[in-house]
Amino acid sequence: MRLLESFRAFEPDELSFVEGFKVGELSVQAGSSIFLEGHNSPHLYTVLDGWTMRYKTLENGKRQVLNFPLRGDLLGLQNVLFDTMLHSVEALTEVRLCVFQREGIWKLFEKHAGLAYDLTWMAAREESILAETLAAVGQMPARERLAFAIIHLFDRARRAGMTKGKTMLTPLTQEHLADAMGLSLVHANKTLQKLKATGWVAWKGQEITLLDERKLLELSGYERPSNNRRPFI
Amino acid sequence: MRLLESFRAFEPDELSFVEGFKVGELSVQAGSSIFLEGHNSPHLYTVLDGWTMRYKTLENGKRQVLNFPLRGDLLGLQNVLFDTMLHSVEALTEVRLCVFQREGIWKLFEKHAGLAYDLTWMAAREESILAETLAAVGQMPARERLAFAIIHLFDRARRAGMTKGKTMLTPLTQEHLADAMGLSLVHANKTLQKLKATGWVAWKGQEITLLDERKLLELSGYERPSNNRRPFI
DNA sequence: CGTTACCTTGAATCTCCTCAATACACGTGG
DNA sequence: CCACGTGTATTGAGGAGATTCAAGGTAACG
Repeated sequence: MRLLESFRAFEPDELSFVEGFKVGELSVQAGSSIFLEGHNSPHLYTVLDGWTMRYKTLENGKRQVLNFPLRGDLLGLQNVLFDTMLHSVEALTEVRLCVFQREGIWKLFEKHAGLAYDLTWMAAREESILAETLAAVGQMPARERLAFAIIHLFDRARRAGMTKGKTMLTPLTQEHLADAMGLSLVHANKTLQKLKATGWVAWKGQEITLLDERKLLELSGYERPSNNRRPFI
Repeated sequence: MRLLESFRAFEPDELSFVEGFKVGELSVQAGSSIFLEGHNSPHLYTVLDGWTMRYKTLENGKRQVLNFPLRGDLLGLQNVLFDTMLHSVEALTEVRLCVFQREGIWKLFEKHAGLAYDLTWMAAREESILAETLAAVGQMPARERLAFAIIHLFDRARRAGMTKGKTMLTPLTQEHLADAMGLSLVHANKTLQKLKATGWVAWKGQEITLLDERKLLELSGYERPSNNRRPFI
């Protein structure tokens, strides 16, 4: 229930600080916005539960999905650092958020180096994930891209404890996937069908099943990152 | 000559810390590697002078250029935070680097909240730049993508004081641009010619000139970010 | 039942890619 | 000084991959 809790145990003083930093909890309906590109908000959130989507809207009307933050992920750091969100965030399911006051960030840096380090670590991790996605979108054909997206998604969901064996439940539509991987909806659909035909992955309704994870990994060129937090000191 | 100097004036104690943190300077030849994907190094750098390129190599042999760090940019943060570089960095010209000891980062977080904040800010900025690039690569056609790349490049060079009026010198080849924007070399070439034919931009040899920056901006959908650092209270 | 959201399909088209060759500039060694 | 190699830019041709348009189909929901 606490900032970054998923990465390491807190020191007692950190724990009490985080509890003070925390303003409360917020429940957001599926489909509503959490942040809007170009705007700002007095808050910083972490996801406690549910599916969210970070995306940018372009002038030509298209949409690029950046990723799908899950439990433990930070939302709105740009808010704090830049005073403006450079992308939007939307709830894809009902989402529970842990709310922090953005002003608290100063004290966090001044008094809790360990937490500040965690924050930097998370920002850098986001960057590296985007880099990987960019490489996939820029350099891989549709089949590989979609395999990458599915594997990546599943991996993150697994870390968040949202999978059961080889299957997971998601609110994602093919359009979400297409917008995330820079494909048109139609082409994503046709390519997904071919992927399903290999028997390596099944996607029916809300349920995605990895029938042959190894093959998918191979296809996607995805190397599972060791996302375990490196302890401070 | 100092970490982040381009963003704000240092406090006296910060200045002395940074000078202690600094190990020395390093000159790297054009064409040589500064970091190699999958490896690590005891150092963290900032670019003092010259052109560099961050890139990932894929299994299919293709290369995705992430960006072209210039003076003031940080290299190797992943080194410190993840113990491994997830991308490579190469010198495109002779490059002068300011070298820091990665262990010093702990003390930085513990003793110099302002500098820690700067570090986080830089990591978050990298993330937002990648997000913008991803949106361009994922959702824009070739002409717009290249316009975006050129404008973006010019803008960063200008901030680094590497432009003269409407022109800049770069060591970049069309292949670099192509790999950065997810295009084949041939297609990038043909599209660049069309761009040049508009008269909005000229690129001859090492020299890029923005003849009509406004038109290019329009075409690329690029909004010049206010990259001025927000002071740490 | 009708509406809505999502998935699926087919057809026509175009963007973009690969292959393959050529051109050009530059530096090097003979 | 010239031949040659190397790296970069340019061209043309042909084809694969992706897009758009336009319809249906299906399941869920009120």
